[in-house]
Amino acid sequence: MQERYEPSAVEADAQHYWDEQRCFEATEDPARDKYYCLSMFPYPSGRLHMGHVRNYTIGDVLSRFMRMNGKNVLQPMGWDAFGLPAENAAMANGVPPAKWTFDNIAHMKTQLKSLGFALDWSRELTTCDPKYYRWNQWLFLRMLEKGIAYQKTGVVNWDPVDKTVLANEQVIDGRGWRTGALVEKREIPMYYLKITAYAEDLLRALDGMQGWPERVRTMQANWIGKSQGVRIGFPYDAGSLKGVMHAFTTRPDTIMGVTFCAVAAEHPLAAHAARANPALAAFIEECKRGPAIEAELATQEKKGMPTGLAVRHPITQDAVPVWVGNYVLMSYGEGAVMGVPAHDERDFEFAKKYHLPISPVIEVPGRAYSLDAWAPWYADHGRCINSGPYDGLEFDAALDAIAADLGKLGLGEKQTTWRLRDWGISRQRYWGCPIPVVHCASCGTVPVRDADLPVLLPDDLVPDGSGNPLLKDEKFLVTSCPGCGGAARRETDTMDTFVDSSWYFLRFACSDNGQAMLDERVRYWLPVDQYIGGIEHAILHLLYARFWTRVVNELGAVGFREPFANLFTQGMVLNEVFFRKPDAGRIEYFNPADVEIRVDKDTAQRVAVLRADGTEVESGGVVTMSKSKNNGVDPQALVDEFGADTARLFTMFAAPPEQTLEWSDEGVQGAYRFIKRLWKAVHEHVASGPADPLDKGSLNDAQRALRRQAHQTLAKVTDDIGRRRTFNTAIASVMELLNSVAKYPQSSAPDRSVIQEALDIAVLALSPIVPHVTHALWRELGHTTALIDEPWMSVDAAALQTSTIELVVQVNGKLRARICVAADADDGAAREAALADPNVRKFVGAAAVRKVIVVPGKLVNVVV
RNA sequence: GCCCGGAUGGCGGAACUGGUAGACGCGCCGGACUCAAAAUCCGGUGGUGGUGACACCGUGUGGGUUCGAUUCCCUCUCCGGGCACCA
Repeated sequence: MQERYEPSAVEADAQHYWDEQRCFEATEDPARDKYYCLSMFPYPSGRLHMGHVRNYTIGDVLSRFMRMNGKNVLQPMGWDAFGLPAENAAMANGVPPAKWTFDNIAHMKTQLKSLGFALDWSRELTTCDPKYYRWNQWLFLRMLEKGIAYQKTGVVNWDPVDKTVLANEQVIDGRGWRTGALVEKREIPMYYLKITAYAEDLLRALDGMQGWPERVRTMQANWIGKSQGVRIGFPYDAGSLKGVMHAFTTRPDTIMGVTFCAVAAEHPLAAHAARANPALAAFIEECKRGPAIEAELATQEKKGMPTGLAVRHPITQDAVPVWVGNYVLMSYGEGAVMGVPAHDERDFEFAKKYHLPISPVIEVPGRAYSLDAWAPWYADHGRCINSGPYDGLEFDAALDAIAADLGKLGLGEKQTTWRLRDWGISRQRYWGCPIPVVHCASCGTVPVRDADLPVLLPDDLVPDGSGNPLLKDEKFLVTSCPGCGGAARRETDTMDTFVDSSWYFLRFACSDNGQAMLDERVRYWLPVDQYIGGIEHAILHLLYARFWTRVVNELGAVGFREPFANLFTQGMVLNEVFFRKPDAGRIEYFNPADVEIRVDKDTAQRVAVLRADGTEVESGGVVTMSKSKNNGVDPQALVDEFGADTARLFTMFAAPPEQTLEWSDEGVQGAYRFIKRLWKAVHEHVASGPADPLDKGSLNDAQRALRRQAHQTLAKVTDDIGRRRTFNTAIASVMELLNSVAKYPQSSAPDRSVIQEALDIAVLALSPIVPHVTHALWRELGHTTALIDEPWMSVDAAALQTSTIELVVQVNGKLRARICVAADADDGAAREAALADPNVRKFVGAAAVRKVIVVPGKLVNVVV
C-alpha cells in the first residue's frame, strides 16, 4: 500500500472503475425496490458553484447510502437550459445563446464528473433540445383543448428606449437596467394556465404530504391563500353609469363600520370619475405607472384620491365615498375594497391620513378603543356594537346573519377567494420554447397540428437587446395556416422556463423515447422518492410541478398526483456581494475573490477594495451565490488542490445541510487532514499484515470498549444519514472513532482484529460521503469486493452493552456531581447513590430535601 | 409591507423527545521532531475570580411556564429566503 494519500490517482482510479462497471446506469427491475433520488437540475450558467456542490453531494450521499441498503437507485442529471442569462451573455459576447449554453453544459458536466457523483448519464436531458421541448408544446396543445390554457391580457415591463419587454430582474428602481429609461407598463395578450382551478386540491393535498418539510407546506398553503368571507355589493348611480361595485371581505362582521371604499386605478368607477376630473386622471395614470412587483407595491406609500362618487351601503343605505387607492389591486378579488378604519390597520392609516371617519363596531372584552393610535387588538374578533340589528353577535353569528340579509337584498353571498393567480407563461423572449400557435388573417389564432411538432427554435440568432430576434427572422415567422392553408405567421412568444422544469423529473424515466412524452417506465420509477433542492424553490417551482403532475394525471399518463414523496430543502450557500453603481448604465458586480477587505486600525471601518484597480467597491451584504450577482465560488480550485473527496467532505461537515451557510473555506485543511489521517491509520494497520478473524467472546475491557464505540458510530452514522440527514454529525462521530483508533495501543492479535473491524466500519460508514478514498481503502483492508457493491453493515447489539452507566446529579437543577451506577440500577438505588455523593451532601447541607427527580439512565435532580 | 426560516466560544457548528451547554473541526497558545521551514505528533483553549479543589456568569433582547429551558410560550432586534418575468 502506498504510504502517501494522493487524491488525483485515487479518484481517477475509482471513477474509472465505476464507469467501466456502469455502476450507476439504472434499469427497471420490478423484483427490487426502487429509489428515485433527484437533485434539482442546474441552470448551465458556466461553472458550478458551492451551492451546486452542496446540493449534489447531499443527493449523492443519499443515493449511495440507499444503494448499499439494497435499493435499485436512479439518480439522473439534466440541464435547465433555456433562460435569460444566455441572452444576456449573447448580447455581451455576440455568441448565439445555443452555443454559449452547450459550451457551459460541456464544462459543467466535466466538473460534475470530477466530483464523482453516482449519476446515470445515459438519461441526461437538456430542456433546450427539441427532443425535450416538443413535449412542452404537445402538452400545451392538450391544455388548450381542455381549456386549461387560455388567452387574456397581462401587464409587462416595457423599456421605451430598447423597445423591449423587461424581466422584473432587469428593472432597477423603476428603470431599465441597460438604458436607464423609466419603465412603462404595457398590457398585451398572453397565455395563462388555469392553476387556480386546482387551488383547492393543491391546498388540501398538503396535509397528507408528511415527507415534505413543515415550513414548505406552510409557505405553499399561504401562497395559495384560501380565504372565506362575503362578497358585498355596493350599488351606485353615477348619472350615466349605474351598477353595483363588488368588494370581498373576510370581515363582514365589520360592515357597519364602513366609512369609505377604495378601488383600483383600473376599476370602471375610477375611469368614469376621471373623465370629468383631470387631477384624478393624472393620479390614476401615476398609479398605473407604479410598480408591478408585489414587494414594492406593499412598501410604497399608501396614497389615495377621492373620486367624488359614492356608493350606497347595502344595509344602512348611507352614501359611502369612493376613493382610488394605489394599494388596491385589480388582480385580487374585483378591484375594490370596503374601508373599515376602526378594524383594519391599513384602512386606519389611510383614514388618519385623509381625515376620514373612524367608527368602531367591534368590542373586545377588557379593552378600550382609542381613536388616536392603532393597536393590534383592533383587528381581533369580538362582539358587534353600534351595528343595529347585529349588536351583540359574535363573529360567526354576525357573518351568517349579514350574509343572509345581503342575500335577500341580492347584494351579497358567502364567497371563497384565493390569493393564487393563474400562471402567465408567455414570454416576449427568444431563448425559450416556442408557443405552438400561428396567426392567420382569416382563421385567427390557430394551434399547430401535433404532426408538425416540434416548432423548432432557430439556434443561430443573437439578440441585441432591442426585442425578440424571432420578430425579425422571416425563416421562422413565415408559415402556413393549419386551418385554411393560407399564409400565416408564427407566434414569437416563448414559454416561461418554469414550464420546462415542471415535468423533467417524469421524463428522466424515459428520456430516450422519441414517440411519446412518457411511457410505462414512469410507472416503475415515479413518484420521486427523494427530491433535493434549495429552499428558494419552496413555492413557485414546486407548486408548478405539482400542478403539472395533476394535468398529466388527468391525461392518464401517470397514476399519481403528487410528484415528490419526500422533499429535502437544502439551505442556501451565501457569499458577500460587491458592486459599483455608475451614474449611468448597468451595475457592475465583482467576484469576492477579486476583492480585498481592509480594516482601518483606528476606526475599525471595513473597506472593500478591488484588487485590479485598488479602488473601493460597495458591499451589498451577504446573499445567495448566483451568476447575476457574480458572488459564486467555483469549487474547481478546491478539487484541484485537495481532491473531490475533500470538497465533498468539507461541504457536508461545514453545517447541517438544511441550514443557510455563509461561505468560508476556513476549515478545508481540517477535512483534508482527516482523510490523510484515515489513510495513515489504514496504512499502519495493513503494514503488519492481515488481522485474525475477530473472536468476540474473548475480549478484554479495552478491546470491548473500542468495539462498542465502533458499533455506536455505525449506529449513529446509519441514523444520521438514513433518518436525520445530518451528515455533519455523522462525520464528527467517525472522527471520534478514528481518534480512538489512533490512540489505541496496537499490539496483540486480538487488538489488531478489533482495529480491523473499527477501520472497516469507519471506511464503510464514510463511503457515501467520500466514495473515492474509501473505495481504495476498502481494498487495502483486504476485501476483494468493490465497496460500491457492499451491503451496509448492521450494528452488533451485543457490542453496545455496558455494565455500568454514568448519571448526572443536580441540586436545584445545577450540576453538582457525576456518579457511576450499575446499568440495571432502579430509581431507588440511583437516588441513594446520588444523596450519598459528598459534593451533593455539601450543597444540600442542612436544607430539607423536598423532592428527588430521577430520570432513568440520565440524571438525578435533588430539590431542596 | 406580507409569508417562511435563523441567531450558541475568536470561527463553522454539537446538544435528536424539556434533563451534563460548547461534541467534532478550524484558529490560536505551548511543546516534540527539524540546521530551518512545511508536514506530522502531543498538550491546552467560553468568560470572570481563585495557588488550588472549586465557585459564579454564560446560548441575540426583555419577560413567562417548569424541580430543570439553547429546546416550550409571549415581546422586540438583527440576518437570510420568497413575493408570481432570475432560476
